[in-house]
Amino acid sequence: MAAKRRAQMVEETRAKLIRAAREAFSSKGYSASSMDDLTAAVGLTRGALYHNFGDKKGLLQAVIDQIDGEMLERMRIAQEHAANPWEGLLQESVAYIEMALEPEIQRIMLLDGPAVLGDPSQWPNQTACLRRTESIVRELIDDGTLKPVDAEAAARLLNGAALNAALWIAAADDPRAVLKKAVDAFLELATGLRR
Amino acid sequence: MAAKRRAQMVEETRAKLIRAAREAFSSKGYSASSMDDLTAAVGLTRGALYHNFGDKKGLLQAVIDQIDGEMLERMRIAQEHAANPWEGLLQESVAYIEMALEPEIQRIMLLDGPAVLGDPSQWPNQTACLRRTESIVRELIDDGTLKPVDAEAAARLLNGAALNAALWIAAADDPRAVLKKAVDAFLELATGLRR
DNA sequence: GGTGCTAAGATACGCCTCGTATGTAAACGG
DNA sequence: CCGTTTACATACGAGGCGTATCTTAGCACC
Repeated sequence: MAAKRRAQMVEETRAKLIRAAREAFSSKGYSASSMDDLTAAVGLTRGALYHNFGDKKGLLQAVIDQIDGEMLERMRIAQEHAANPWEGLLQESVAYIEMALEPEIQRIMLLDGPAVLGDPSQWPNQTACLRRTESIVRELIDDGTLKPVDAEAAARLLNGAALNAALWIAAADDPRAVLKKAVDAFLELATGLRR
Repeated sequence: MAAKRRAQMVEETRAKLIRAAREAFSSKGYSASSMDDLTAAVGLTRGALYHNFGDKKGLLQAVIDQIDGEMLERMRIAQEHAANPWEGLLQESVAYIEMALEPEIQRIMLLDGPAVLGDPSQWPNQTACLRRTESIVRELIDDGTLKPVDAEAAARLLNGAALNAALWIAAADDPRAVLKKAVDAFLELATGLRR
């Protein structure tokens, strides 16, 4: 029972630390999170942390990678449920807005992440999110649905608009009402790309 | 000569500290900037800082207020030089993109600011920037140029798209080429709001 | 099965930074 | 001219990060 495989033990401690970090980073923010407290919360010390992740930034990076994977998956699902590619693009953006409403994603992915690790477009997975959108845009340009704009530029702008909408909504008194306004305006705006 | 008025002396030290902070924050980032070094660089100590700004965040807030004022002014100028309100709206957004290319604005206003002080829409001046855009949008809706969308939502989305475009451009290998792509796509996207 | 080796994690240390509490000297008001 | 307030400096304590060292437990190989 106590005789677990080594690799498995390591994976467990890494998972424990990442879980604790998600909790601490999203509630207190990155810089206010003490690594001493964080590790102690799961029965470890900073030794384990520095051994596994190198430094505090390394832990944040690991957390971001994990959340990024989850976001990508949710966007994929949203797009798959749409009737056609154009709807898929819109649904994906709406999903993005909704995710950005969650405090954890907002704090870690949208606020602390970029500030600590630099521009988000450098992150491999964030790029993956974007590449999804971009490839759909390209597809829609090819089949004549969209104007022949630069696909990457269009994807960036759409994501940017969605992201800012999300930050706005999250800070609003009545998120529901604001969400509706934002989505409505977003759908209108997006038609600017249609041929 | 040395007999200056007190208020003037205070204004000078505040200006010195803000100038040093703009330099330090934009080059090293907020958290990596030591208040000891920063104050020593202009011949003061942390005493002056904590007396004038309360704490490190207070200094950042002062820096942000100053930069915000400059940004607002530049957007105002860009919009005034346009032939008509619709062009004014576009020019203002382009000016925003161009400003966001500057490392100082990017680092302080777009990365560290939101992370340290919270959502930008809480900042009084950032709201002022937005209010400008919003009032123009409202005007254009009233005169029938734009679709009857929610003015604030539209303003947010436009600013968000512009902001993300700027971050993209800044990280690009060939900023000039990318700037052109982004502006082109932005102008197309914005037409989605036209009636 | 025993043994040398490697790696995971704990413990201990020093450095830096922030915020505050206290001190001091100069400017203001009467 | 003098008490008071204000602006800033100095001194102090508390964390927090990163690293260097130490211990223990698993693994490979004989």
